[in-house]
Amino acid sequence: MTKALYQQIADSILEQIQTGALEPGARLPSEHDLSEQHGVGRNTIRHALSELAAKGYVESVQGVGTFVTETLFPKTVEFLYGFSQEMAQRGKTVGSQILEAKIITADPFLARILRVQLGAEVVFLNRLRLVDGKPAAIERAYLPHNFCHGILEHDFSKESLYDVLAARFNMKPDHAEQEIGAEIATPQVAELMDLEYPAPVLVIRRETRTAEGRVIEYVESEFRADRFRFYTNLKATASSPGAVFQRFPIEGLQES
Amino acid sequence: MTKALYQQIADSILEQIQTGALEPGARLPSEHDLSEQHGVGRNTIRHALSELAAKGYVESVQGVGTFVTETLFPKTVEFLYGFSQEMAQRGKTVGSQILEAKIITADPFLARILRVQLGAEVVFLNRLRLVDGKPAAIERAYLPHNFCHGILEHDFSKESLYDVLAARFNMKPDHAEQEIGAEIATPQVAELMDLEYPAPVLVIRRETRTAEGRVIEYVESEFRADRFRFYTNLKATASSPGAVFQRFPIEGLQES
DNA sequence: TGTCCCTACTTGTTCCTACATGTTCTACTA
DNA sequence: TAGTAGAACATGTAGGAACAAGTAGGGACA
Repeated sequence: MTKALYQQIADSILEQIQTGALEPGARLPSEHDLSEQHGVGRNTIRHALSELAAKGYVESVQGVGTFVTETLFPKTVEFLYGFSQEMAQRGKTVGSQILEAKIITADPFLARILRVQLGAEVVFLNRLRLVDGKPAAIERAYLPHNFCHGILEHDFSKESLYDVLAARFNMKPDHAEQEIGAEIATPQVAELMDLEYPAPVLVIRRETRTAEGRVIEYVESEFRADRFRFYTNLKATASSPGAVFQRFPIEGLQES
Repeated sequence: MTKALYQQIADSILEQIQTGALEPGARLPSEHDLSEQHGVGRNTIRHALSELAAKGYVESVQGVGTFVTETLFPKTVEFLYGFSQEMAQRGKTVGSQILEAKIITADPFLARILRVQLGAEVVFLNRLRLVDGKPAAIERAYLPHNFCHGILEHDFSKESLYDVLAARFNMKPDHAEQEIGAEIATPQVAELMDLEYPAPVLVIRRETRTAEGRVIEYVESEFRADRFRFYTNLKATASSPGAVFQRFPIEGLQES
């Protein structure tokens, strides 16, 4: 399966940019010239260039030409860890209290997120996370059951979910998409976390995948906003994972 | 000055989406049908649809059709940009209302953050940010005055701070460190943003630097949590500290 | 009943042409 | 010499055509 022509051309130009053969600010050959060089139509070149432009690698100016973007920066490098590892790294003691741990069936929302059939088995793990012995977060994890049969034999009040997934099922998280919002804790959540109304919580929804793109888990968490903040580095990259503000993208699972 | 045809068509479809005439998940007419309906070529329709797809409003599936996006994590273009650019990219109209714009002197906290002498001049810009005409966030920006003399001559209710910094002072943001927390809006903030107590806000503190490591600005923002969420991708591929949960690393500036 | 295949339909890719619009530089003109 | 008209060239927009590739559904067949 070969890539589309315009993709190959975009890749080839991108490579020239990344190797420095084309320096920032440099002007690309005209679309006409590129089409002759590659022996393809101008449309195909434009398709390739518009891909690169969408990713921020190049900029086109009508009547002038197409240029390598000046402010192009190296890729963001960001670790993806589970809660346990993140806290351990920070020298905290982590504990968990299991609220629920069972097999449920996929409703339409879970089916879509986890890429499983409607009604398929889903592992549901609901935990109160403790840091230094005090309530820190509530974490509801949903995993497709098909790749992790028997996972509930483990005691996740002691073991780390990510450790078990890696060691026993060879599922290693590679990347994730995550959404962070703020809400007022519901009475149930507030009570579990020993908070008094009204208390703000950080609501985090995360979809974790393997390198192959397989969905490992979908997690919804509420963190005590008085104890936790989310910290991140941003790069002014054009193409790499970064962070943006998103308006109203939420639907699906709600607080029970 | 009339817009391009494909733009008009994209706008018309976008309007249908935003008014709810086309619900999330709904399938659009086929490109062929759309081209007949609008009396234009299929290329023009595809141009319009690809614009909408780039902004995340629709998704096309080969052999099936084009659908209004309903995913939890819409595909987005990810840049470290200013508020204006981020929103513009998403096809939103951005406005600002200047609350304060003046020169102040650096207190110990600002001096440390901005790497300036105690008592040095600092530009203070306090804005209510509007998206689609409605209050969205409050943003307090602090900039060392030494590299941007005369910056307050600009009207930042109309101009973008990042645009002015880049165009007039040649200061281009390269990377930033950012902290995201959740709080209950203070009465002052709630009133400005048209919120009723108790309302959650996302509190964001960002320190932006140039490629040389020079601090361009320190910004504190409160975003309406009912309108905004923070979205980010995480990678497990590299070795540098990335997005982690941080426990209470905050000090310094407080809500006035 | 279950499988396979064919067909109709949809989007994806690639080619073509034509004209519009914006920029730059040159050469002519006043 | 200064100013301008215009050539040359760049991207932007619009339309047409053809074939590739993927999907869904119906129908034939085992």
